[in-house]
Amino acid sequence: MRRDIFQAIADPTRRAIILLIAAQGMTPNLLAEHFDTSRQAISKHLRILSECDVVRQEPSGREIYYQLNPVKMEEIEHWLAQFRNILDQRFSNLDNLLSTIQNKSK
Amino acid sequence: MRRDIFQAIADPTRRAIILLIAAQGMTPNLLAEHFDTSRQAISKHLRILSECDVVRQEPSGREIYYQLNPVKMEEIEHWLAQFRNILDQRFSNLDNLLSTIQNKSK
DNA sequence: TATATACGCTACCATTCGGTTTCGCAATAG
DNA sequence: CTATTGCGAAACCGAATGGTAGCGTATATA
Repeated sequence: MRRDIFQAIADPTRRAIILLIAAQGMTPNLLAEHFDTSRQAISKHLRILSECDVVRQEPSGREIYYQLNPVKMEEIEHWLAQFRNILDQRFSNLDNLLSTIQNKSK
Repeated sequence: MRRDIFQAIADPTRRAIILLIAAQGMTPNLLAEHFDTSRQAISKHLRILSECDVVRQEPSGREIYYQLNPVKMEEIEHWLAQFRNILDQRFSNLDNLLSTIQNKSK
């Protein structure tokens, strides 16, 4: 079973859950009110988010508040940074090539 | 069929393909050499990436070079910015709360 | 012209996904 | 104590996923 943040944010419902929980910790029932799907479906998404450690449980009586773990989101930023580095490097190589051509034409 | 960038980057092979193509446009056969999977599997990933407009085809004789469309990647950045905004807002509200408490204690 | 290569497309397969329904358990309310 | 509420877990279903194998076509090469 693949289970990383990229798989966690692949589903639009889970992305919405992340944004909602980022604003404030919420219970599954509270979350389900924001979507036109069942509480169980939301619970399943929360389980996936928990397995990815994107979200943490905080029991309070018979309710469970789900809180965001912002650290996990950095893995996305990390991959994007990798991506941007490659692009930057490519462009700087292009610059080198261009200046080489300029030098030759002199 | 769901088809957006978040679904495109959900698969680790596709993430690797994106990074490889970001560095340099490549043909399916060339790409397949970097993985221990078949050319057909890579072609399928490329089709998904094409449908998401993350990647563009550039025919050259009987070869097809796949080039990256960097613009599409900004959608990820956009969602992350949304996420960061919510977190920032939450913290500034906390600041407001704290200063309110301070004022009351005065 | 005959052959080899690069590729997309379709058919097929096992697995996973997102969802619903049902159930059982613990905590609260009456 | 009994009824209700909040929740996770399991069984099940249709659809999508990632992969393979084989076919057809266009380009390049002998």
